[in-house]
Amino acid sequence: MTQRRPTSFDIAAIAGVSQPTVSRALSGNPSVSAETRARVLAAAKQLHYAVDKNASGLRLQHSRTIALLFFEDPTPDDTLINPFYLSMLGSLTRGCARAGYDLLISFQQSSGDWHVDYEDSRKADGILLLGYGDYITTRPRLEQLVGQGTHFVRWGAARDGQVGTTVGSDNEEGGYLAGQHLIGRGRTEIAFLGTVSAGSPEFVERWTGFKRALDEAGIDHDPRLAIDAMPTEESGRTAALRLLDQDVPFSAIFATSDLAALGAMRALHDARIDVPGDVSIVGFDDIASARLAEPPLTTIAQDARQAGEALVTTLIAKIEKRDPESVMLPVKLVVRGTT
Amino acid sequence: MTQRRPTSFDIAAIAGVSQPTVSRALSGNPSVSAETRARVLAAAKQLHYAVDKNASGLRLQHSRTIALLFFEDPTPDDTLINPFYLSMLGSLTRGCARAGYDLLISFQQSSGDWHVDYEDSRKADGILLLGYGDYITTRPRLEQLVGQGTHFVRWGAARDGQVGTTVGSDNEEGGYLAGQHLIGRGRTEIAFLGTVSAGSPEFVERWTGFKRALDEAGIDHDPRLAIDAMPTEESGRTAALRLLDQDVPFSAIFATSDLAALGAMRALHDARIDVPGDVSIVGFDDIASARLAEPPLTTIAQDARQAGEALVTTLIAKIEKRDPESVMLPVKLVVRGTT
DNA sequence: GGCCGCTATACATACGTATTCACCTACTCT
DNA sequence: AGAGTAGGTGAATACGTATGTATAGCGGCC
Repeated sequence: MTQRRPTSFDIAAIAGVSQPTVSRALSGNPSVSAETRARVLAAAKQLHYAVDKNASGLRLQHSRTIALLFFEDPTPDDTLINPFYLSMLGSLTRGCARAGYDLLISFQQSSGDWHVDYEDSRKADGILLLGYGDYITTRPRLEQLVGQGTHFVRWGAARDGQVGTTVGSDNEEGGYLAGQHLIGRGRTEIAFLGTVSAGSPEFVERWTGFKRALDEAGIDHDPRLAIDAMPTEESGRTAALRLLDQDVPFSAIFATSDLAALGAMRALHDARIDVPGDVSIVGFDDIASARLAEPPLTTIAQDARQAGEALVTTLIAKIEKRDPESVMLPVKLVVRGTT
Repeated sequence: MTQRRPTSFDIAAIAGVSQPTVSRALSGNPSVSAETRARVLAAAKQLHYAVDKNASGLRLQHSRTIALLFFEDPTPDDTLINPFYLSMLGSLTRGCARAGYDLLISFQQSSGDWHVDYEDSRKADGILLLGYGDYITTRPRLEQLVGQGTHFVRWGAARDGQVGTTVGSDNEEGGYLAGQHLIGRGRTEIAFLGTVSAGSPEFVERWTGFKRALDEAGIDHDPRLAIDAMPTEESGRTAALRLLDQDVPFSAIFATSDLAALGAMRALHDARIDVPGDVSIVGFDDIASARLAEPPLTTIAQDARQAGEALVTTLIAKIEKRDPESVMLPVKLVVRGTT
């Protein structure tokens, strides 16, 4: 026998007060006396009462919810998500919970129409955009969001003239650190595994920083040493194989993701190429398996926890009209066994 | 200048109809004439109108949202989530989207009070429970949920006398297949890396099946060969080191997660122990890196996509009072290089 | 021609909460 | 003692939608 869900009127009746008093008591309004509040809370507990978020949201004109949108084109096996994004998930939910928000999650295709009407429909008070794809093609859509007054924060590096607010790692600096480090190890023929042309802007920025390090050292980069690679082990492995197939010598690899770096290591291992003896490798992200690889992977570390928290606090600041600045998070070179 | 959000009354005014007609037109009610519907849709598009989910939910008494609760005690680095769960995320969101539901995500500590009031507060119409921890201690809470009439589906194997509806892999069968396979390879001193005592019930079930295979073959299992290991590389590595430290000989390892198996492989490699020459290894899950390990990991495969979809459809069936059966998903032995 | 039935729309209302305003009591100050 | 004040509570109302009921128009039928 499923009885009707209790309402604040039911609580009021039990506690011997009026409905408004129940609302006030539960929301911590100080004008309610301690005894009354206690009675109300007891009644609420007894009936297992919880405020109806739909009604509350309707009245208050918000939902206390944040929508998290992953933009990533699905892979055949459905499982690929950039592991760095996933490692943010924990701190994102925790950050939301701490601020009293719930987190709505949705996967979107980079191509095709976005479903970002979460805010229009009051399903969410703001939106987080992760891995939203190529900046050039998505820019008009971001401008549309800004035009509609949608509250959103995008994961990505702050740029001049960018649309909206962003939180992101200093990818350019990361690429620079990687290049500088490898050059410092005496390597000059450095292969680059990542997406330079289209793809996510963070990869382009890592390339830019990497190139800057080469330029400073007066090193010309053979374009054949730049190989397309997605942030997956499979893709890194394939890219490394391609690298081995062409007869261009290389003594180091900078991969724009740890997964690609690990895949490349696997390919080199199979080809009996010693790491770091013959080839040094630097990755990017510092995911858990980087530390456990054989040899442990030197990489550019991004702090996922910090990232998630910055995203949440920045978005909430936006929702509360506090007009926050974009955030640029520092990256760090972590030297391990592959260099 | 932020103008007020348009309501169905605004649309009505533009389209020259009444508010109820707008509601009916947008919800596809057939009693609205084609011309009227077209006028309404045009007006809605013009004003960038979206139905207020709070108001709609209040009226309809539901939220068209599913809450996904991860129960996993946080690790120091905040990043650990069972990778198999994560690989479900894609198919979960896709399954929800297809059924017109949104997905709310939340991490909970196995210990401590659960925050499962998503349904009480009408924030969600139903709840998915993943990795909810030890069945024995959580059972009373599950019973409470059932008592309250909460709609929930739990990830885990169906058991006799279980509380509520479950969707899960056939863990017992998986453990059995693993044991049988290793025995078939001539290995009898098989170490077990997993959580036997407390911990997640799936691990216990895998142990049960494994034990059954041993029993059938008339093999006694040395209790010292059962080592606690969480589903992480780190934990698998530590467990393997402990295994090596004690002087009990073993010629195979069955790890209840691929991550633990990979960690164990790392430890064996460091100890110059040949896999599969000296020691055979079987994992569980079939995560992406299993295929890419060196040598590639033999494992018991669970289908994450199928799992996510089954969870969603079962929960929705529950929400719609269709009283669905628990679902037991088949597992599959995938023989690769470690056995 | 009056009545019925059908279609398309409008009117009225309910969902459960939070807040504004009004009120009442008790206490303080002169 | 009377007036003012602060604290505590209740009555009324609005948030935006979806739906039951009523109504208007209109064609067909006996």
